[in-house]
Amino acid sequence: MTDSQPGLRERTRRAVQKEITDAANALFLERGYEETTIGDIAAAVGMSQRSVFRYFPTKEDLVVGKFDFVADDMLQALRERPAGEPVWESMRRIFDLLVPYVDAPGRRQVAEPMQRIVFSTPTLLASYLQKLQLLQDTADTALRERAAAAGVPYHDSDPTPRAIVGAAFACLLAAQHAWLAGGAEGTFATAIDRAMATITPRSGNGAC
Amino acid sequence: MTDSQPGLRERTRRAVQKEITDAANALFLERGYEETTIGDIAAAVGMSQRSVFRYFPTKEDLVVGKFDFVADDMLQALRERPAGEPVWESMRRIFDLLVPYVDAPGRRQVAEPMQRIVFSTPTLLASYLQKLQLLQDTADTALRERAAAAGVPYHDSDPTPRAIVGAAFACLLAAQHAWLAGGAEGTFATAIDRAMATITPRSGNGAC
DNA sequence: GCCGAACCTGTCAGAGACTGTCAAGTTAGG
DNA sequence: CCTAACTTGACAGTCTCTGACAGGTTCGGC
Repeated sequence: MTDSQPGLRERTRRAVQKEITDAANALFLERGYEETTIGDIAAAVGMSQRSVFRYFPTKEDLVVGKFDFVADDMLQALRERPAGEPVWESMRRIFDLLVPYVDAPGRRQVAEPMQRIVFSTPTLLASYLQKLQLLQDTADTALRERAAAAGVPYHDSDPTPRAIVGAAFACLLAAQHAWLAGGAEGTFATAIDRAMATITPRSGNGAC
Repeated sequence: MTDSQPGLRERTRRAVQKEITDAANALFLERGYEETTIGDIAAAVGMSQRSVFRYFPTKEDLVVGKFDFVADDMLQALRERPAGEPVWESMRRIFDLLVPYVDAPGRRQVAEPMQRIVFSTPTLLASYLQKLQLLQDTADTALRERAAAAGVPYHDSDPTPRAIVGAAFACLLAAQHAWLAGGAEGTFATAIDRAMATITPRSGNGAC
């Protein structure tokens, strides 16, 4: 029953979602996240409080919700990477899917202040970290499956895949911080390169 | 006006705090975190809802609140590490302060199920990750100060210290996961050793 | 074009986590 | 003993989030 061609229902739904997030982000930028209530956002788009929650499960998802789509893409890309590729290289490649959402010519003026809001609002940061952690969980199992398919499975109590994945995401966060601290100069992709160059995984097809 | 010797007021406050957390944790283990309301906890210790919030800022802090004290100790320990020590070694050492809270002979039967609750409850996991992130922020600045004092300061846009600190904490989380997945067999300290052995930092007084 | 089914929406009602306020009780210290 | 500081319970209120219901709209088949 899932439409490969979006369909009108789904299309209007996306349109309304975008309308809500646009209004919400404008208010968040104007007066802050905590200071903006769902009622304010609902009034801004001319609908009831209840309907906003029909489009977004939580208030936090108004900001970090779109990340879920990218996460799915990243996970799929990870599974399609060649089995023999070093894990660190695979991680670097799937991070490239994140770049256009942050560093595109048009989005840059919007994405940067929104990133600052996420990092400076405890609730949003917690929500963002939680989503990253969920993605790490699935990446961990994906790497375990890859290793098992290659004939060298990890033991359940082997921390290796999760440690490497976690370190890669730590580098991603460090890249975001450094990029923002440097005034968003240079490419976000090179910021990731710099951060990931500071770490070397030891096992797991490591290249040392 | 802060008492170096605890003082009676502060002592009773700690006692009441412990009474609340004990009752709360018992209820959380019995019927789950989300299914337990603050009113239930207040009733269990015979006080009003309002008073519970006078002792703990949020419901989450009933579980992950004690981590704040350990975090302070870890940060102080990091500052007291010798300036020339490799960063990875320093991080490994301050993680030792965490061990007695998890792996002590008496606490083990309580700490393990509580850890499982944290990792399986989205709200608690998010709160825990947020606290870890806060600790990483301060560890990052501590390392930057250490490097500056040694005459080789990092540039603000250099992701190195945050990447290394983040990777170390990723290993800590991987160690927790692996330890729990393996049924909490063996020492938690060796679980940390195993996880941190999979990663090597490249710069920052790295030992490769 | 018509009709039943699925969908969307607003309104109401309610739970639960917090927060501010105030009056009453308890304690600390001179 | 007495005043000031601290603590508590009770009440009311905000805000996020959820369930239920009724009315209107759209979709797919005929």
